[in-house]
Parts: sequence; C-alpha cells; structure tokens
Amino acid sequence: MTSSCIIRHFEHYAELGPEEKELLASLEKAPKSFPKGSLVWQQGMDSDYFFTVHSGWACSLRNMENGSRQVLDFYVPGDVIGLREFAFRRRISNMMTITDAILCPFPKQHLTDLFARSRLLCNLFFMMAARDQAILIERLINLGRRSAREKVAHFLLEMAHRLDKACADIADCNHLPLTQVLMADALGLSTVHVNRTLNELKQQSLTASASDGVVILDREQLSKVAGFDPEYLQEDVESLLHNISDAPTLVNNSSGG
Amino acid sequence: MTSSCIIRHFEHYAELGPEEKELLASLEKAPKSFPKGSLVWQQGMDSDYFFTVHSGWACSLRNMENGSRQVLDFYVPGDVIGLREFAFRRRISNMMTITDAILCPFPKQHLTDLFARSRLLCNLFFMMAARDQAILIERLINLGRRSAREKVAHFLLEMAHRLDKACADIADCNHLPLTQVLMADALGLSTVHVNRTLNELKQQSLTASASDGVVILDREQLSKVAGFDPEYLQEDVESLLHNISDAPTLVNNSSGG
DNA sequence: CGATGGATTGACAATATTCAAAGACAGTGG
DNA sequence: CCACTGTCTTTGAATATTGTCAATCCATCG
Repeated sequence: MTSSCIIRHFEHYAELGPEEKELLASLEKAPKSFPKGSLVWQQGMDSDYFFTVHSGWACSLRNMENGSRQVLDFYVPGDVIGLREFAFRRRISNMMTITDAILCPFPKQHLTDLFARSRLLCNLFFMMAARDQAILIERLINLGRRSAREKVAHFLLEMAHRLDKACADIADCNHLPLTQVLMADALGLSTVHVNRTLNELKQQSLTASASDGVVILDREQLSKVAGFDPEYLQEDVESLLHNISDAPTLVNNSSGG
Repeated sequence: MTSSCIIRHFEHYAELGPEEKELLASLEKAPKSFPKGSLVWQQGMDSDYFFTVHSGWACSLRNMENGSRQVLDFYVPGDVIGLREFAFRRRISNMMTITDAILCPFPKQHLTDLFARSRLLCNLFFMMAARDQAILIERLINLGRRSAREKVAHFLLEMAHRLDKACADIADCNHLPLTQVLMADALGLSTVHVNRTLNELKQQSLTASASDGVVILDREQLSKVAGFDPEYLQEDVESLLHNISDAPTLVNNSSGG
C-alpha cells in the first residue's frame, strides 16, 4: 500500500540516510486499518507494539472504577503512540480510535536494537518522548489551573497546532473531529458544561460546530482567551542534530559527519 | 565528596559494567548544594543540564499569568530531573528545591554521546523517560477525575511509594516534607480546601501533620479512599534487559552477552 | 520579642455537576 | 421517501463542590 509512514514521519525532523530508512522500514509491519471507535489496545495487555498514526485520530484513556473516564491525550497523523509503555510490561492505558484510522505497528523489542544501530534515530525517539511529556504537562496545567473556558480554548488550539505541524497539507487543521463527550473526558469537565462553554465561544464566533466535530474560527481571539503559547510544541531539532554530529563516532552508521 | 550519585541510581536498575560506570561518572560534575526554596532553573533558560537528586526534594512548576501556579511533579532522592527538556532548547518549567538539597548536574549534550556508547544506559534513560510519563498521566487522572479527598490521598500514596523505592534505607517514607500550599498547587485545589480535606483525613487517623509536613498513618485505608494502585510505578527492567541481550551486538560495550 | 511562613476557621460566592428530558442529525432498511 | 435507530447536542432547574476573602492562630527563628 502506502510506503512507510514511519519514514515519512521521521523525515519531518531530519534527513535520513539509507541505512536509517532501511531500519525504520524493517520495523514496520503492514499498515492496519481500524474503524472508528476500535480499541487498539487495552489496559493490562502485553505492551509489545508501538504504532505510528498514518491517518485518522486516536486517543489514550483510562476508565475509572466509578464509571467515569479520563482521556489522556489525542493523536493525529504522524504521531508515534505507545512510547510511554516502553518501561512497562503491560499497557497502562487504553488506546482507542476516534475516527476511522490506519495505524502502522512495529514491535517494541526492536526499538532496543534500533537504538544501538542509529544514533540519529535513537535521539529522535528520545526527543519524541520528551515532547510527549511537554504535552502532558501542558494538559496538567490545563486541568489544574484553568477555568472551563480557558481549558476548552487552550485544548482546541493545541490540537490545531499539532495538526498544523503534522498534516497541514492533507487536512483542514481548524476542523477537529471531537465530540463534546470526548472533550469533557479530556478536560475533566462534564459534558453539559463543555456544551455550555462551547456555546459561549460560538456566540462570540470563536468556534463553530460541524456535523462531525468542532471548528476553530478565530485562532487569535481564542489564543487570548486561553493564554495559549505554542512554544511547548516546538522541538529544537537543530541543536539536537548539532550535538549528534559533535559526539565522537563509535557506531558504524551513516548520517554524514 | 560523596561518590557518584548517578551510578548509585542506575545500579538500582541493573548491574553496570566498568565502562558504563566510567561513562556515568564522567558526566557528573561536583554535587551542588541548594538551600530550601532555591530556583534550580527557570522557564526560558537554556536547558543545558540534567540533574540527579542526591538528597532532599525538588519540584517542577509553572507560574501562571494570573498569579497562581501549577506544580507539575515532585522529585525525591534518586530521581533524574530534566529529561523532559531534552527536546527543547529552553526550559519549559521552573525547578525549585522544597527542602535543602544536593543535586548532581551533568551536561545535556553528553547524553547523545552516552546513547551511542552504552546500549544499556541508553535504554535505561529511555525507560526513565517513559516512567516519568506514567507518573504524569496518573497525575492527570488525579486532576481530571477525582474528588479533592481522592486527590490528596492518591497523591500522598504516590509519593510514599516513590520514596519506598528510592530511599527506604535512609528516610521515613511515610513522612513527606510538603506544605499545604505546595499540595494545593500540585492538585489544582485551593489551600483552604486542602486544609479541610487533610483535616478530614486526620480525624479518621489516616494522616497526621508534623512540624515540617504530612505523615501517612494508615496506607491501607488511604489506598481505599484513593483507589490507589501502584502498578504504574513498577518498571519492567527485567524484560528490558532481556531485549538488550537479545539484540545483535553492534556496539563495543560490555554488559555481557 | 516581633517577624515570618504556614495552618486554621467561618461566611459567602462562584463554578461546575447531576438529573432528566427533548431536540438535531446521519445512517439504515423498508 | 419515510419512519426508525443510535449518537450527539442542547436546555433548565436544583445541587454539590470548591474557591475567595479576611481574620486568627501557631510555631519557629533570629
């Protein structure tokens, strides 16, 4: 089918040598198709695969004993999902598609191998893990110290920015396929309150609703409402690459010198 | 002074070869002493160093425009702090000591070098980054979908468990040097409400207060209150090591085979 | 001893939740 | 083309939870 989506993703950050491409390609099994609402994995299962998101959206979530749930993060095309489970034998959260999606699995145990073979890829993976953390802490701030209005606004903007970077070419980045229920569970609010908050924003023409989700109309104004600063989404690939080429060469990989 | 605290930390996870010890030791500058309340680093500064916590507690936090703040995580002896900043040129949050503390700095740019030289250390660092994420998502769930009572209880238990693993030998792990203000800022609550919640717990003899913090009296009962499950704190080092020894040897590092 | 940082309290207000019911909309099958 | 179904959205009223303000208390420290 489509050629390796993992390669496409990493090329987004740095130029890859032929060996690196080969390495990445070898990790990737056939892309797998998941209809909307599929459980990609479930808490407690063996964490044996990572995935890249080729198309569609997914989210990780945790079901609580009392029936409520917390959505931890959403994933858009280009994202790598599951790195968080590297430290654990079993999955620590559920992963669900929220639109029809195509995901590209690759086995977790090969990551260790890859780390040894390509310094560049190793560093890029580490960078992605760090970025994931940055996103999580911003979500933490969102949950802890912002009003419902700010929460909704900030969240929408984050997702739009992530779309910008990942797939400005193939999608309308102001159009987010999110139900109010999902947003509520992500923001720690009730559905009813998300609805009311969203309606406020609509009345000010900052957002609108589409048949299958939310639409951002006015990013600038919305940024003011949210106090949004996209800095935490901008990785510093440049100095990473610089560090890599500075370090003594011990491994026989390419990636110029 | 003290011999390398980084080595001590990593030996907690796996047996290190002499080369790995050397590598780690070379990273570490002289341990540095910080009085209680020091700003170790500030948002926006160059993120050029990581630290291990040798003694004392620290926390990362973000100051909000409206004067409030969000504490992101606390760090206890043995923790590595700053991995999150790997992807970024500038620090994305503040780091502050909350007791007198000794931290061991090591330069960020050497991490890349280290990744190339020791497969074991590379994987362990990656594992720690994944664990950090696990802690963050648990804090997320805490903020999003638990009552004040559950928040406080869950948080106290997490910190106690982390102390258990890190320094059961040198400290009373039920004794946490946390003010109510800090807890409030970590849990997204007001100080007043933390106080009331804590008083409830005290009246049920689940916790008590000491001159310099909180004391956990009854972990079992508190776990019930919180719905606490420590699984997310247990890394699976064993299968990680297994994966490492399975992977083909390309790098000239030790760590048996 | 006064100064400081933290803990505690009460009264009141704001914010968000719950419950329950109805409306909108797309997809399905007759 | 229409009724039927399921999912998502919208609304109102009552309630619960948590926040704010302001004052007091308490211990520690120089």
